[in-house]
Amino acid sequence: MNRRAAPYRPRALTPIRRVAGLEYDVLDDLLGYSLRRAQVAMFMAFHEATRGMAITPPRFTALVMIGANPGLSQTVLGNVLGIARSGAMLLTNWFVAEGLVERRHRPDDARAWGLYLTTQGEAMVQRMKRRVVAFDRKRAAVLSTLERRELQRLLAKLAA
Amino acid sequence: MNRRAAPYRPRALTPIRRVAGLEYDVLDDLLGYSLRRAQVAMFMAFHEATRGMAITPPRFTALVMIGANPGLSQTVLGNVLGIARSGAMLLTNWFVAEGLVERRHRPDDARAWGLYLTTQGEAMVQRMKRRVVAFDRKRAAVLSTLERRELQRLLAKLAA
DNA sequence: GGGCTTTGTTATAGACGATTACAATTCCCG
DNA sequence: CGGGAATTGTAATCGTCTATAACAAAGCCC
Repeated sequence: MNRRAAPYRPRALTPIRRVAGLEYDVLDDLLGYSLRRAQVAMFMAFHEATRGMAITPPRFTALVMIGANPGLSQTVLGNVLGIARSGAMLLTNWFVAEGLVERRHRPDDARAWGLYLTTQGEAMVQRMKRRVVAFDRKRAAVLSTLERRELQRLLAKLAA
Repeated sequence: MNRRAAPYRPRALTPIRRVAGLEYDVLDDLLGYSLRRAQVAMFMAFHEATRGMAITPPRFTALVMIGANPGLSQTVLGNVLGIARSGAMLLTNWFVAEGLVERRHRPDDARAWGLYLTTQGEAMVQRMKRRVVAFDRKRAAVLSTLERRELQRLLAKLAA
């Protein structure tokens, strides 16, 4: 089959600093910009939580989704992540090379693979989930529980 | 000076579809994931607003910031965007090649450039701002005015 | 004046994603 | 039921964006 797995080191990122004394003009009024800033902040939390593991947000999402939906196909995985099939395949290749995921043939459709976590993958995902959730909560602690819930509600409404 | 400007076509993007019937596990509880989804939704609005112009969010931010802070240096621009100096320079090269921005020597520091919008750049930014704000508002219209303000507040708190 | 820092630049490399084309399989309709 | 259309995974290639490292010129500071 000769699949290549990408080499893979998640990229470091420069934080977005709010530079004092600068005029931000309409940017402060744009919901899109506010979202971007907040999202970067939460990404820093994610980055901390997964330090040492070679994990990025898409990889995390993929592993969680495979774990929660055993037998997922690569095409659906691509849809979930918002990437093309070819990208979902490269991602899967890496998981397989790392021993986290395995492809199994599906009885119902010989074209598609079913994706499943390995035992090792299962353990890894459990550990990751605990850490990511913990750091997410910790970062979100600047909000009260009520505020956090309200924020979640508004975000869901916006994304619908 | 022999500066190269990148060729430049902003990339198309596959939307993140919420796939019905799939289990999303902890993802639905993570503020980071909710933010990401909402941000992608707003990005679609941005994309629509800037259709036909070769504009991406970082480019938009850069032009607005240069417009609002004439004489900005490339280093500061990089900080604002959260990218390295070298990237700020490539970005600026493109602006200059497009005739939107010009570099002027600064009397106070012969190392740094001061960045300024050209007349054409000024017009372009005004047009862009109107469109982007309009589409941002339109997309945000699923929220009431009160909700929108509350969301902005919570996001700011989170990003601080 | 001399070391350290800052700014812009150049070169290079890597991560990530899109696009296109292809083969195998499945679906669908006439 | 048979053949064209659609779907799935794969491969190859390209483009965009970013970082990193090294350098020269200019400024800073003691």
